[in-house]
Amino acid sequence: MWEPPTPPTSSVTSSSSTIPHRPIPLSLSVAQDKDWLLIRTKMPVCIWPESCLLGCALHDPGGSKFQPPMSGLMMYNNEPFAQPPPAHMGIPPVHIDPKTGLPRPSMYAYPPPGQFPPSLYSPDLSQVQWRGPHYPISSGAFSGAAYPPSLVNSSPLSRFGPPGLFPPPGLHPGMPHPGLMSPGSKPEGAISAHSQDRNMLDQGSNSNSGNPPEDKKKNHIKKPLNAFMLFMKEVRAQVVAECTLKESAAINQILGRRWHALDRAEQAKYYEMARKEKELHMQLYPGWSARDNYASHTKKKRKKKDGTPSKDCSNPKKCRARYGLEQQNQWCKPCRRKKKCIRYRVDEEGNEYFIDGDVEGLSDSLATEDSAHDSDSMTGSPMHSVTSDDAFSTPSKSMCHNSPSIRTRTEFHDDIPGLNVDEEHTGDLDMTVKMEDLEVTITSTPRKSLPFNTNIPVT
DNA sequence: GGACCTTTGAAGCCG
DNA sequence: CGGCTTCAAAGGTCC
Repeated sequence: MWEPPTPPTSSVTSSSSTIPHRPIPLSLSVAQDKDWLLIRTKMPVCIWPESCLLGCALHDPGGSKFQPPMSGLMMYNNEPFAQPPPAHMGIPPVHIDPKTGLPRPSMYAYPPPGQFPPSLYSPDLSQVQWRGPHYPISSGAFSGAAYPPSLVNSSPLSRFGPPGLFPPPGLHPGMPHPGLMSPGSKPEGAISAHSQDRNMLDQGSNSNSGNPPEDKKKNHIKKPLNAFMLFMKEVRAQVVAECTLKESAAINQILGRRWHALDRAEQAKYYEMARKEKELHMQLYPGWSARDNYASHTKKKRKKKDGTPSKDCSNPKKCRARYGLEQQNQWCKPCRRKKKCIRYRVDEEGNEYFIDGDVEGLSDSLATEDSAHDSDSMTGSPMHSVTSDDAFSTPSKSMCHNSPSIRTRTEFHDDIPGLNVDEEHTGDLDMTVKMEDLEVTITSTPRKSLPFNTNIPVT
């Protein structure tokens, strides 16, 4: 049976209640790498999650895998989960009972309702109107007047989300579903999407017809959206509206956390939607395989791959190969980003060698960046991170309210005005970081005994 | 203009 | 079979 990981001990305390309501870059990721302590902020934290419009992901005790109150696992009610969650998310996928067509109960428990403010998890969800019956859920991807009624149900909850949110502007019934169109193609009026898509498929199987590259582009049949993608489509607009962010990468981080915070039943809806999507997709395109799309984007992906290696680093994932996924904290930053490994080298004679550990000039940024990351805490590695989570495996460039993203000790010093870090303390296991209106005290026990305390008195 | 970033989930690929 | 990779959406950012 799947067992939730035990989070490291940590605590965040606020000693004041008079601070103006504003998200502050308080989310600290503390990790211990080699012989020194790592600290970094990844995301601004709202200390008033209950009233914050961004209550979203910015505070996120529910979203974080490392919040002590969660007893190691986000729980949203007392009902047990029946299925283990996807390894990466800690929330089980909702498995649909093939007999009943309904989601099976889960064996994992959510916290009792009210344990955390609703806004903490997903303030918007209460506002998201699931109008009309939820089941059967339409596969909005293929809904529309042009589709055979047998293939399209009339539920208002479509791939485009609830009425009012979807379909998106410019899309009307009868239009081909954008998700099924090639990236470059645009809807061409009320053409039968079904027949058009069928043509696309047929043409796709006949690569000799017409201009091959253009046909390939036109014939591209996209994958059916999974549950999370459907969720994103629906909630994205709301998150964007609530948050000043516009960068999708950051938005998606929030969405990822909201997905985690989503009620089990709510997630079930999306899993069901995704299942319907897939079923309908299979009906519409019996011969289609995800493999087809692999080929259509080969050029793009190859370019990615080819661009990575160079003479002195033919393998872009040397750290991956050397350390494996279990020790991603050991990877250099480029490897973590699937880019050129900077530790793996080939000398002039062609001899391969690997710089294990810090590279001159890179030690701070690399080691710190790497070690502050996620999976270790989940996998039992010595590394610990207070906010360690997959959602922040790499810092986003733009976070809400312009919070600094502290990536390295050096950057930590440089990026935050008023921040004072005793350099010598960074080599110790205790440190105090002082900001203009914030004092962060971080304590840690030695590496091999890892209860971790993070006290953040806000002054 | 295209790749990247970022998220989760599904599916293909590969050893 | 497990681990890894790719792709799906989105739009700002970067080169």
